[in-house]
Amino acid sequence: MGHHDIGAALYGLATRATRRLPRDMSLTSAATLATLDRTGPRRITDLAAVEGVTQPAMTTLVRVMEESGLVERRGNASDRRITLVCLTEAGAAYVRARRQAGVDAFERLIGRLSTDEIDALRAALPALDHLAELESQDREGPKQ
Amino acid sequence: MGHHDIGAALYGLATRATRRLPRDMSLTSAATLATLDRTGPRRITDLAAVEGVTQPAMTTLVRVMEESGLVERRGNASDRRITLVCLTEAGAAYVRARRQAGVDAFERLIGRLSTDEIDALRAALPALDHLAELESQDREGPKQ
DNA sequence: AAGATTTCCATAAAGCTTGTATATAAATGA
DNA sequence: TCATTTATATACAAGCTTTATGGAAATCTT
Repeated sequence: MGHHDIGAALYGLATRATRRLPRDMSLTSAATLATLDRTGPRRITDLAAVEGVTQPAMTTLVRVMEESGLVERRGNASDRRITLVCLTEAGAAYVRARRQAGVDAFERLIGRLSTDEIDALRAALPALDHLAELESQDREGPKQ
Repeated sequence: MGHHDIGAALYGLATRATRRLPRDMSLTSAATLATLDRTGPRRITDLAAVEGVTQPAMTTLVRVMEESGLVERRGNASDRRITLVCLTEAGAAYVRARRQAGVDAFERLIGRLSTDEIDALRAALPALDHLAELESQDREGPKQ
């Protein structure tokens, strides 16, 4: 308790940043590609749970991304019910490009801050990374 | 240039945070309500430009939010083409509740950081607020 | 001041995304 | 073997957004 001001600042920044993201793909699709990039091939049901959508929604989404050449499906010999979803090279390239665009946008804003402000942000870098890690854990941990 | 690490941390945090937002309303609707709360009544076309959607999309969205009692339409005596969209008390309450939930989620994560990390974040608070302000300016300035 | 142009909003039709309900195939357990 | 559970797919409906277009009001031009 008592970190309301910091929480408010981060929430405001995050919600505003969201509205600048490219609209060429749903946020769920982009997040799914990023998850595949970070953690490797996953099952459909797994991905649905991590991204917080239903399994049919993820099935449709994977089908569209497969048709776009961003992911591939692979069967599983030991359990033939399973479809493993794998990022293709094109998919990995898309993830990199989208991430780069988002990071660049932030960099441009940071460049307009004062030196002191930038120093303060840099000093807070471990905290920001730790927060991101905690976010991920909360979402990917409570599965399986 | 050269603030890539900070930009990457903020981008990662923002994209992850986005996936935790309530799904009871579209991100565009929620952002529109927040904009009305921050800046007061606005025209439809104005809102569409600020939120980065087309005017017909905003018209539909405003109609739905009006039916839900979150906003009101008001005519304009001096220019009868214009529809001013105003937040109702219920709309303002929704904005507050949604914001509170988002801030609380961040607060819980912050509570799991070390004392040093929290101190660093607090020292970076002016920078974070300034960044949020710059984001808003970029989106609301290039209109009119 | 009339007519043309522009501005502002609404409507219509279509596409994409997501959800609920359900079906099918494979694995597991009795 | 048969029942149950698990993993994915399909069908259908609902919501959001886009493009194209229409109508009303304001502004500009002469």
